Amino acid sequence: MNIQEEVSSAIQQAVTALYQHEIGDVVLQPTKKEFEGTYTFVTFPLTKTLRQAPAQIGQAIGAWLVENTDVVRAFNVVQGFLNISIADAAWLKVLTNIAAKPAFGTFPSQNRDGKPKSVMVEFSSPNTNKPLHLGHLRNIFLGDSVSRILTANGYNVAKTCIVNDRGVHICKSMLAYQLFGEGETPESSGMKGDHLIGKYYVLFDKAYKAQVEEMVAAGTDKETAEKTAPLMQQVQQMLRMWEQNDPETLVLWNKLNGWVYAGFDATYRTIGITFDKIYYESQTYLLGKEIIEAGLQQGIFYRKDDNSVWIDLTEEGLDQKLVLRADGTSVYITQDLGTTELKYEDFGADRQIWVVGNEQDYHFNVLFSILRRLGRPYASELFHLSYGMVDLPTGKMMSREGTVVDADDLIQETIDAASAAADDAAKGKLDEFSEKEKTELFQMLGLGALKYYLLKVDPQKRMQFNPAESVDLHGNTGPYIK
RNA sequence: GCAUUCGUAGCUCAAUUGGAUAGAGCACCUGACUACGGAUCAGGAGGUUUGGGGUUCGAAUCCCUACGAGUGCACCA
Repeated sequence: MNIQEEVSSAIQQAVTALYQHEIGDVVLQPTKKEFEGTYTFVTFPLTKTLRQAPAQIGQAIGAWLVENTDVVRAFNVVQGFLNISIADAAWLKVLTNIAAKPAFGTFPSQNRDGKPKSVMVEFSSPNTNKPLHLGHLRNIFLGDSVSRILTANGYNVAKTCIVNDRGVHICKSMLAYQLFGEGETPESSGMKGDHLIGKYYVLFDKAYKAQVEEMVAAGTDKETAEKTAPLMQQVQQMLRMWEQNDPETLVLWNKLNGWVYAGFDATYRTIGITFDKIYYESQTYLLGKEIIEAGLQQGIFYRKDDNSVWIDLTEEGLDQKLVLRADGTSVYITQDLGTTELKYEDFGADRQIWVVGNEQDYHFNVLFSILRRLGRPYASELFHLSYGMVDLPTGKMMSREGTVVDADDLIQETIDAASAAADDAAKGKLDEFSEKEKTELFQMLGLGALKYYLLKVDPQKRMQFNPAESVDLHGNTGPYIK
């Protein structure tokens, strides 16, 4: 029993002894620093049942505690707050206990059948058509942090990442590379693979917009122009080829994605992030259909006349939701149902956490509701760690307007700023360090600053990113606190 | 329109989840140091917690309402 529990039960005994009254659980809170004491017991709630003024109750209980226990040394009462000071002997006991436990601060693996509880945390989840940006960094640091916290709390944590490596957006980069690439490679261009592909994604968008504008100028209305522009048709064609496993398309797809992965890996390495398992959507996007079939049999889903399959979630305050198209193909939610099941099977994960932006709040509500309806054993242990977008002082980040803050650039800038500031502050004291040691030091300082800056705001809220402040070494920043 | 998240000092954020006098940093003001309109140190000012109602011993926190901002409401992912 720890001190807090001892005091709590002592208070219960005190109330019984003094007032012949049984009270429920006693909640203690740490005493505010401007008052004497360690723990505080609030007596206001007792005034009704005990029919006495709050301060009086405090006095009575406090006196009883000093008299009858050896944990409590002294007390004082301010209105309805009973501040309790703990005896030195009791602290001594706590300290010796801590000293005897080498793993103090971490909790032992806990669980029902002796095995540690396992939890899966999914984060980062990038697309393979452009490099990581500031938003990803908030996501990644959040995911990494909860993983560490859970590990310290005795969970067996599996960090996963699901890569969105297929679809129209990927085909856009692929097509642009095919048309304008002229065999350029990361080596020949000296660019990181993910940045190189990002360049072609932007190039596609430019060429496509120009084409649409041209058509509009020639008299086509905007909507049809967007749909029928030759470049868009070529992209659709490429997607069909990919789905039919066309060898040539797959070779290109593999080559470009490979460059992007190499780029991502470099970034992850710099910031010290690793994953236990990476899922690829190209391998999971067909999952989930069996679950729908099974659910149909149980009457959880229903089929409309046009053969599409739906679920009615109006009881949960949500809408009717399509889970299978009329042609039998799956949608986003179908795929997520399948992937969740797959992750459960792969890791036996009792719990799953998704670190995903708050624009997907509704999607996860629906996903969890469906899994509950299906009676999946893990359905009550799913959590969407939702976080707000990151704004710049100039406004929102927009990839179209080119106002995104690139992750690699940002990391480099932060490290540079750290090195400049550290050099300045140390005034030559760093000379005794080797170049390698210095680089490591600056990297540590810079990344620490960046992490702290992105994590100090409540995840739920939108936050504003101020480049100058993020690399500042004073004030409420990582380096200063260190 | 419906759903959902949010609104705290001039700015960016806290507040141990319903507790005591709502706290930090930046910016600002005063003083010290001084070859500086810089750096550092000491101090100060700054608030009807968006407005209004309610719940209770007690509300920034819970409920209702108005206003303001973000996001979502695809047979895209």
